[in-house]
Amino acid sequence: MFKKVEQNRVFHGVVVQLEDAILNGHFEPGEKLPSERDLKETFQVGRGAVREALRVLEQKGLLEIRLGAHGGAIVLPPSGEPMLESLSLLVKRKQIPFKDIQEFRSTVEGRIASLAAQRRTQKDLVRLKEILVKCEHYLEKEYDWDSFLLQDGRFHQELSNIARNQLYSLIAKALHQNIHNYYDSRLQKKKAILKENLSDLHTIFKAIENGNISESGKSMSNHIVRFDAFMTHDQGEKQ
Amino acid sequence: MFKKVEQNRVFHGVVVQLEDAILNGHFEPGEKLPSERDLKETFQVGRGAVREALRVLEQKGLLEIRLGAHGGAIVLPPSGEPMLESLSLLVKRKQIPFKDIQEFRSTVEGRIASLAAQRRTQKDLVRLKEILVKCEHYLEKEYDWDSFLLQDGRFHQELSNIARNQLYSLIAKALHQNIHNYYDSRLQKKKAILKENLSDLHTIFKAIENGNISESGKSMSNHIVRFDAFMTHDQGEKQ
DNA sequence: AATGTTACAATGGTAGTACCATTATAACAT
DNA sequence: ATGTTATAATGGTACTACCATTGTAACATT
Repeated sequence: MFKKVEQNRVFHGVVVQLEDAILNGHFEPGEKLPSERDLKETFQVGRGAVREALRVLEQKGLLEIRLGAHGGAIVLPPSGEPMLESLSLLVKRKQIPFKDIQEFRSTVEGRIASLAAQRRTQKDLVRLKEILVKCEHYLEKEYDWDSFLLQDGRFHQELSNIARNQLYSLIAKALHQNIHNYYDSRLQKKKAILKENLSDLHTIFKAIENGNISESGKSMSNHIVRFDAFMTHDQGEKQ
Repeated sequence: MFKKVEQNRVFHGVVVQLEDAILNGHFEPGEKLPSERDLKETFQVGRGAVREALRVLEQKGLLEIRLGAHGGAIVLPPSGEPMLESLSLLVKRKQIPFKDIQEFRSTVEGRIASLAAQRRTQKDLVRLKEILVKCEHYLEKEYDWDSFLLQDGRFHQELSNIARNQLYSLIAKALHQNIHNYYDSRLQKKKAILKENLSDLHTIFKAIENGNISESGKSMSNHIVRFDAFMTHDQGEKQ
């Protein structure tokens, strides 16, 4: 019925005005806002208020503040970083069980694979294949766990690009980063795991190549579930 | 190879320490941090630095700052609000096309419906049915567009609870709120739309009641696609 | 000419002070 | 029992002064 009465906080007014200006394109990414001392004059407020406002906008991921002579508040291009950070924070506060993330991720990655099977071009397939070859390299020729996982990550990322949906890309990236925080501590670095992993990727690649939508989705989410299982079984069922 | 050199900013140190303290449970939700003047003494910094730190933590959704005699920085319980806000910001910056959100949402809601069909109890079904009855009421007995949509929203929310996955609930809520921003301006408030909507909900409910996993998922994502179509067709294809 | 050094100025970072605004509490008045 | 007022604690704001960082340009060195 009623709206919450806004507490008068000068810096908040500054935040809103600057945010609007950025959102309306008065400041493009890369551009610099006026100096704190100028803004203070413009808004007729204390410098502290300006600084608190800049701090908020910085935290929102709209600005980066640089020091020195030609420093100042520079508008950042849009990024998924803030979303990612707030998700991480929720996980850290144990608000979201690990298994919930796994379940969600397997669906999202599965759907990405399906969309990729639907929308891939020949060029896409070439790029994917290149990544697969590198995976093979780091498994067979020059065994390196971390390099393999790096390529594995690129495979997933490339897939989300092929799916042509930026929200999927963003969310997948956030989830992937979150999961990776657990890899080091919870995963035994056995070659057999990577071998199975690579075999999965091949299966997924073929399904995508053939444009088999349901098969690619299914094989991907199975892949995620199976790989995650290596973790949870290793160190127990906390959370 | 190298890590980014941290710029010395006193307030950042304060942020990290306070954040750690909260994350480690030294301050529970509802508890109050020491006053700005106390923190200033504790950390041996200026009051400005303390305030900037509190502003950041406030923006992160960890604190709420109250005015007055027994005011101060109060630790908030974990919430999805920050995630939701950063998603909204991305959309506002036109980084994410509207159709991407629709596509993503139909998948997520579909999956929620599937999980709900899998995990629903008798009590869950009763609560769902109650909401359906209210929807019917606001359509047939006391026609009210807004009240109907409110119940519709509750139906979806209840479904995400039944799915027993907090991440799904969170994401679905964020998406729903984002979509709703468009409803008012892009949707013709025709009774026929709600009628079709209610019919969909009945179909979904039955599938869930029967524990038909694939059918409930499919009918839900179809429902989302169809309902969203009313919007995009009304006012054009601008994202 | 190329390179290193220094001085300068613009800008953010920090501290401190003083005062205002808000609000819970308690004392007091009706 | 209710309303009013004084008080004190706390956040909000402004202002000042100074420090720290850094790009630029002038200068010095080789």
